Amino acid sequence: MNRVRLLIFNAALGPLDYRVPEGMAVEAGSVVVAPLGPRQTVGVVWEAERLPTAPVPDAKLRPLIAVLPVPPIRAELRRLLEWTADYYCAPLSAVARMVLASGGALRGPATMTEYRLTGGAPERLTPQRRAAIDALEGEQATIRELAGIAAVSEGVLRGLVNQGVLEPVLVDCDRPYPRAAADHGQPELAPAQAEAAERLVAAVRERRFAPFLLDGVTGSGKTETYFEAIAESLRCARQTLVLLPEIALTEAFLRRFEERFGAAPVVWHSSLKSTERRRAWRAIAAGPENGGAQVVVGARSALFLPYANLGLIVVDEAHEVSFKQDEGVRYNARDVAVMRARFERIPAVLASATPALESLQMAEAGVYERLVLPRRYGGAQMPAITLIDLTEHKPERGRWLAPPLEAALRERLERGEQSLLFLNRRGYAPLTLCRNCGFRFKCPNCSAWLVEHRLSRRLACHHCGHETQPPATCPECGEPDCLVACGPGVERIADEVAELLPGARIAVATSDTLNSPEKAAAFVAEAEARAIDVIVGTQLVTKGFHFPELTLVGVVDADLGLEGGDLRAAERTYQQIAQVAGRAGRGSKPGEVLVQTRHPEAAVIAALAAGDRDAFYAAETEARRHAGAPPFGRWAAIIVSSEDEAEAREAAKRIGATRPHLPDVMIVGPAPAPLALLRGRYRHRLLLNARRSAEVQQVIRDWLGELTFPQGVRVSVDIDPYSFV
DNA sequence: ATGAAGCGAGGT
DNA sequence: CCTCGCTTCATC
Repeated sequence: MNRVRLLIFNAALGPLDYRVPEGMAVEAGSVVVAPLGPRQTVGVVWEAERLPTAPVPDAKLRPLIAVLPVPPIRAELRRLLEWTADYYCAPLSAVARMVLASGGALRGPATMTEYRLTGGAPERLTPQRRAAIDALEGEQATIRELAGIAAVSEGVLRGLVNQGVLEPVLVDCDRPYPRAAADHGQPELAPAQAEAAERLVAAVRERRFAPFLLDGVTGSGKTETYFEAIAESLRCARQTLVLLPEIALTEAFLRRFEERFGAAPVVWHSSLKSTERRRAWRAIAAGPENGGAQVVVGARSALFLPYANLGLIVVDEAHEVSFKQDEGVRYNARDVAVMRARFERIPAVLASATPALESLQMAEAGVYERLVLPRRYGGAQMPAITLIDLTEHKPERGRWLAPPLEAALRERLERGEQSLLFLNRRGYAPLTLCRNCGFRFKCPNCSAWLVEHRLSRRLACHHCGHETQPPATCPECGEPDCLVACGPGVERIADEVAELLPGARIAVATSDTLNSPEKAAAFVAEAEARAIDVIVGTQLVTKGFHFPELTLVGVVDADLGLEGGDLRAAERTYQQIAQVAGRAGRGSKPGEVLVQTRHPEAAVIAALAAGDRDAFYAAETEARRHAGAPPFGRWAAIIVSSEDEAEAREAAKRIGATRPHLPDVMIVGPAPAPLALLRGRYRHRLLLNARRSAEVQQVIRDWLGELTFPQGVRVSVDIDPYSFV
């Protein structure tokens, strides 16, 4: 009897055995359809000895229905999935689901029907039709996706199809991508770049596991350096994966890529339309030949795609916290990237100007090879950083820019140079309260204030997406004209600049204003054409952008990130400010950075001002060693949540009551999580701090494996947590 | 997860 | 005696 074990894409279900019918060819990794009770399910054939389960007699086995027409998941990827599930205490099925993230790619026709506007008008123009036609200008997608974009029902769009306002377009999902050429553009590399590139190229050519830390100051040309490794991977007819932290960044990156290689790479991120997703998935699985994917540029989820022949992984801005996924499978793409490289036996390049302490430590231990680019490209100088002590230079009441920063902005405007103000707070004001009764606007689903967004006239929760219109009167006491905005957001800073510098052209750059690739590209084009004088932005503008005319960077509040007691607060503050400072003076003119702070004596701030990276890392290393924090010890969090407050508290208490008592693991809690209510779920948390010798994952599995919880309770484990929220 | 089966409460 | 809503159970 031909029996196989399947991994089913359902966390609640263990592995199940099936019979392979006569004449069906399956192997480990095959993606198959199997009967499951009265339904059907997709599963992956797995090595039975690697997925233990209670034995089931032959007589109970049902036959597989079909093998799907996609290449089998390769053993290297299967091992990575197992490692990820193990390390992050996540169900293997949940990890494996990320591989098949494009359901449509698995079967069905190779063509799909999309729709676009014809330019015609409907017979009757209802408000919803009007809204749809306005929203869908230039869009082409399936009816379902268009309905999402236009925020109307699919029925409205079907009506427009019947009226000939929308026309069907048949799209071939498997049409080939344009070819990238290794030697399309000739790079000019500085000696340090050439030297580093040579090391990378050799590792690609030899096809061996080799983790690199490409450590270069901002503007030193890290991208051009690893482009040489990509060129070598192309020459070897292998695929390359480049992980980027933000979609907003890709636009600038894609342009540089195209200049160097003559064709755009395949992009992968969560907001791809289903046809694009399907096309990319199939091209990645098909391999680099015959119009398949050669280079994939993607967000962290691109890490688990079924590359046919991967030859190189690059993680750009590798220190970025957004590589840490904080929902579902809580993995760190930077670390999993290195593991994938290990299983595939290929090089991995972590590129950063401000590496994570963990990465530096790995380099010091000799595990990663460190390649240093100490100087800016083309002779540009690193900007000078000056602190503005806000206790000494007080801004006026209701203002946030101190006189020295104001003077510097004015000076740049007069000289026709650009300035950038950095404040990591979206919207106009983080808190709105009633002057009369003290009422504060709170999110109904989260323990968080509602943030006023004046540009879009709404109060919004940044955690769950809840939005309301700001009312004219206080909802508590009914008093009119009594609502006051407290504290600054980027929109408010932009208003302040507009008042200080009438006539200055100001752009607000946040995920609200640059929420599509088109808008991001338009912003970059405007900034480069010097049509903007002052950019006010959140962390979105701290990285990747290269504006030669930008000579002043102002950090509005350097202390903001240090509040909240997060374990990585100091490191993140250092990285953010060093990165945003790196936007200044990248062209021929020198840059200046002014940092507003109330704590000029704090170690992070002092190290920034002195431009002394080593001093910061040395101090941070000591602090981490003292606290038993990574990389010297390990942290893990257990988060218990439920829509019912008492249920969540009870479950957390029960976990706490059954805690193991081990010499090398300290367990604190349970306690309400910092965001005790998030998206309508009450959350309690336990924290584990372990010595490096401890088998944290095994401890947690043994501990939680014994317990069962009511229906509505979710228990999730976060290994190496970043967000302590 | 998710459909099927089992079961008590309430209606006809 | 039937239907509705809810819990429990099994899925190879």
